[in-house]
Amino acid sequence: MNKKPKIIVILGPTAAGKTSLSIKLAKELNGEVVSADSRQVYKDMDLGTGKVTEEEAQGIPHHLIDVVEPEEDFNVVQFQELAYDAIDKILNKNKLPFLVGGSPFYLYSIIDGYVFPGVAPKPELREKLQEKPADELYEKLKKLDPERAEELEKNNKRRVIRSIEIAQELGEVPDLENNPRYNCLLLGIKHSREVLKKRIAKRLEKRFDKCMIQEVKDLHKQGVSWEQLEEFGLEYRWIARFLQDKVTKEEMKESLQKDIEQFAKRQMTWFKKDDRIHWVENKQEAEELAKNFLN
RNA sequence: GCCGCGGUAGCUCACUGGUAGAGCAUCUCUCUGAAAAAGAGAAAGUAGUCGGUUCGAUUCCGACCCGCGGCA
Repeated sequence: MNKKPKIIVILGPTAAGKTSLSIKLAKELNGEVVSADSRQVYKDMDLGTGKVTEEEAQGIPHHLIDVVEPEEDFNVVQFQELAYDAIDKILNKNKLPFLVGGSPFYLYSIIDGYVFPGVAPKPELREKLQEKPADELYEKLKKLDPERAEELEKNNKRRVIRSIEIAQELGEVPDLENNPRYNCLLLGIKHSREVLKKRIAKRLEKRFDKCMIQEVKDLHKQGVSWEQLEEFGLEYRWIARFLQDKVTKEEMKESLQKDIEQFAKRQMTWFKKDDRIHWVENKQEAEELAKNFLN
């Protein structure tokens, strides 16, 4: 018998319809939403990240949206702390937490309760190591922690650097450890490839109609560099390129559509191997599963 | 009509007289403090068509078809 507090997770690829389902269920089941989205945490990035509007939210409180400035760094661990906090507060009010989003790493940090090694990123170290060739970094890691090196691909500098960062402080990279805090019901929404592509296209069109380009212009005006916008990816990356005259409007739209499709596919590679997920077709199915789970 | 250039993987283009490669796209996968990130692997072509030369042609020659540019 699982005595952990129950929460409901709604996940799926981008443009699947998670927001609308979560609001319907939350209304039905006295819930509040905790967003698990690596971009919605940033203020002033609304259209491009598909944040809920006040109207859509219908009074359902949403957490983990607008928690940092776009210029600030943010990462899973910050997310995890804030999300644990938000979830616990909701539970304390005797309400039902809904963890809703499409950032798999963020989602699973809560679902599986990843225990991170407690070594904070060191930007200067990363910058320094970034300059070095992959071979050299890999050799360095091999000396520090051969076991970890074995698990990594030499060319994946980013991972190799993080492992060096950890191993330098702890002597080695600790084994993975999970400590899930909640009993999660996983509800997934998915569509055929064709349908999803159409949904992505339609949503993009809507976002452009709503002045998404202006949003990116404003971000840059308020001090977010082109490089940062590039890093944010997808709409921010492509609109930034367009605003710098690096691509035409047509190229921007085409590439963006394609990149979002690829993103959706990457999200699905996480989800499709997780057999805890109940794939639901509609609200009724979801509601039934949720009610059974809560009883 | 003439002259030139081109026609090779879905796209853009290499190479070579001994039956073909790259980048991007596609598909699959990895993922524990950058994750809308980072990395790995796989599949894919009767080389425009038809002839000729050759032991052997995608590569050389000819004709034709198609595209682009120039000249009339």
